[in-house]
Amino acid sequence: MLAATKALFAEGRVAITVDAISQRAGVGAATVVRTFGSKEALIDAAVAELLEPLVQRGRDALLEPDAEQALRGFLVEVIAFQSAHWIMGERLGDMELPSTTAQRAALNKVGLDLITRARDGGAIRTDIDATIVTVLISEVTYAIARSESASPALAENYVLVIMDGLRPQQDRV
Amino acid sequence: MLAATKALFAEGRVAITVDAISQRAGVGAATVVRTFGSKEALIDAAVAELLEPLVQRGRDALLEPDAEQALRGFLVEVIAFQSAHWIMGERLGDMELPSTTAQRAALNKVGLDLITRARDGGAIRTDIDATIVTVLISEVTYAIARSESASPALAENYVLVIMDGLRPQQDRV
Amino acid sequence: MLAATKALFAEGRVAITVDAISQRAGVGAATVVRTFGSKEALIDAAVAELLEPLVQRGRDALLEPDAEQALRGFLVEVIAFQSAHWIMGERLGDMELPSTTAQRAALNKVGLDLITRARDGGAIRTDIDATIVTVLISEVTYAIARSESASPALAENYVLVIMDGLRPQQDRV
Amino acid sequence: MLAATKALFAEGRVAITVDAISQRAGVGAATVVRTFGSKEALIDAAVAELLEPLVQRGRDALLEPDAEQALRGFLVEVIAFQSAHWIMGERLGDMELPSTTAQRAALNKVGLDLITRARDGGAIRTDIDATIVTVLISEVTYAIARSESASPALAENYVLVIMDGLRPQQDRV
DNA sequence: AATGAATGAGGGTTCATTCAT
DNA sequence: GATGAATGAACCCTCATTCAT
Repeated sequence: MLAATKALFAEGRVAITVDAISQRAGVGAATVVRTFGSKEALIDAAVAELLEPLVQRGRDALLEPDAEQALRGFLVEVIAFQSAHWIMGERLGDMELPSTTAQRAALNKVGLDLITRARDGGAIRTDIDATIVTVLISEVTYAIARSESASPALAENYVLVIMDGLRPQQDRV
Repeated sequence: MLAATKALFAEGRVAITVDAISQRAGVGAATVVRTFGSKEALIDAAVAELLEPLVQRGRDALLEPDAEQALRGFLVEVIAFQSAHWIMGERLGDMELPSTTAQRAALNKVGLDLITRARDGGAIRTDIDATIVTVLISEVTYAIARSESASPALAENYVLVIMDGLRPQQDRV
Repeated sequence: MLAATKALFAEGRVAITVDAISQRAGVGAATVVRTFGSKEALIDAAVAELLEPLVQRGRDALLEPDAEQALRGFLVEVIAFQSAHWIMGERLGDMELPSTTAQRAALNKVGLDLITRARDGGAIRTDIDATIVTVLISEVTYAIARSESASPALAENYVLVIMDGLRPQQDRV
Repeated sequence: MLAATKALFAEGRVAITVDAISQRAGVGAATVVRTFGSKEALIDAAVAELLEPLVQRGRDALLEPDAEQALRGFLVEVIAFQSAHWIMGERLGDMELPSTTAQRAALNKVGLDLITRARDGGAIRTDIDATIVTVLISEVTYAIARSESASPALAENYVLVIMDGLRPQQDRV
């Protein structure tokens, strides 16, 4: 049921209706609403669950010794996730999703921590606001998934550019 | 009518309904459908018109002498546009939009041309696929607009990072 | 449409659904909602329209010379109405009906005016609160309609008792 | 369970659902339906139980020496009951309630007996049909409970008027 | 015997589209 | 040619009832 919803998101299904979810889950439509109280609550729970391992991944990255490498790996992970779930960005516009919002905040926080740590370690330039990470970890890669030439390599190239751009400028000639 | 639709997108209105458009345009709802054949056709035309000046901006940039500066300016422009029209990314998911698709292709092409010219001029690294520009000029900045700390400075910082990341690596120590 | 709703009330139909109304009115169900904004608004308008002639009847009664006779005639009218529309009392419980509420207030007011005038003229006892009329003109006759022995005569007998009971006690031996 | 249903009626709860009843009774929702066969059967049993003491009260009144006083006391009791359970009148419309119907008949009968006895004793006028009592003891006081100026005094005033109206006309000047 | 979980039928509402005027 | 009015399809949601546990 939560799994069904997550699957629909992962498959990029555009019509995330209660009927679609219930049919996928093999249950009645009313069960979905009754179990979670409303469609919004179900979506909220499903998306929050989807984001959870990503947040965990970020926290694990904070424990890795190489701060720059940790940040890079995290960004690749985030982008891969976004590529696989870009439909989310299209269907969550006008919903109230407290759990998802909280999870997003957690994701932003761990991203900030990662970039801050990398900056403190001298791997990241200090002349730009660290909140740039908000952009980097959010729906940033929407286009990657939609692009006709979408590929994992593209995502990795993107991170490569980002990381090189984030390096301190005194590294340059 | 097209202007009304564009205005609704620019204002970030969530409910882009035929009624909302017709009311804004000061015409009957039926006129909208009859004139364009369907809501999709209207949206298609409006979005294509919205993208058109952006494509033109890219073509102008191709005529500027400094290739790197031209690319940078173009990216800033694109991001500013996306920030102002992020709602588009949320409401166009399941529609068939041929004109928009064509305009997007044109935007991608001019972006590719810009990055290729900058690369040929030695301002851009050659070790990554130029199609990365697809990512850079597309819905990349969705998060900038939605971010609580959204600001023009954030967008410019993003471009700064991108551009620095795009520089040839031999520039580095 | 309003007429259809009023007809359903008059017929004592228990299921006052949008579908029933629309079918009765010979229009689509969506038309009902669109025209009035919501089912509640339609019910509100219909009930208010139903009460309106009753209020007017009361105002006319205020102009009649014989105050006691005027009150008596009004009560009979009210009871006849209630008998014919008792279903209203069952289906309006949890709705917000501003127009209906206003109309009910007007009905109470004109009832109060009638009883006050009759009292000032000496036809009605002064030892009881005039607000008793609220009871007399409201859903008072619900039972008359439901009673197996329901008849117009029963209603008139009821008014007879009420009016005699309302007479000043000094009339008695 | 029956007590829970009665409590909900007494509290004027608008949503008399099976879930509400079962939760109040501390049992599963399925138990309610299985025990009574259907929601209707439960409501029927509960309402019949609610009416039972009222019928008993009427039978006791038949044993009181003063017929007029007995009728008056009974009417007050009935009205107090109706005031406390007016919600019943709104939620029982389309149900088949055999026990309740029987209990209502019993209530009508005892009411008729009371008024007949009072009439035979000369305390009540003979020029009107005794079935008027059906009106007097039924949902007559729905409005009392709903009226903004609802008060026990209002109910008592109502009975006062009724009883005075019921007196033989030869008592009058 | 009791129940949590499931559900089908039915409710009100929205909206892109059609059509008579 | 333009439109207000109408509508069917689809949506989310409620609730009395059923059934495997």
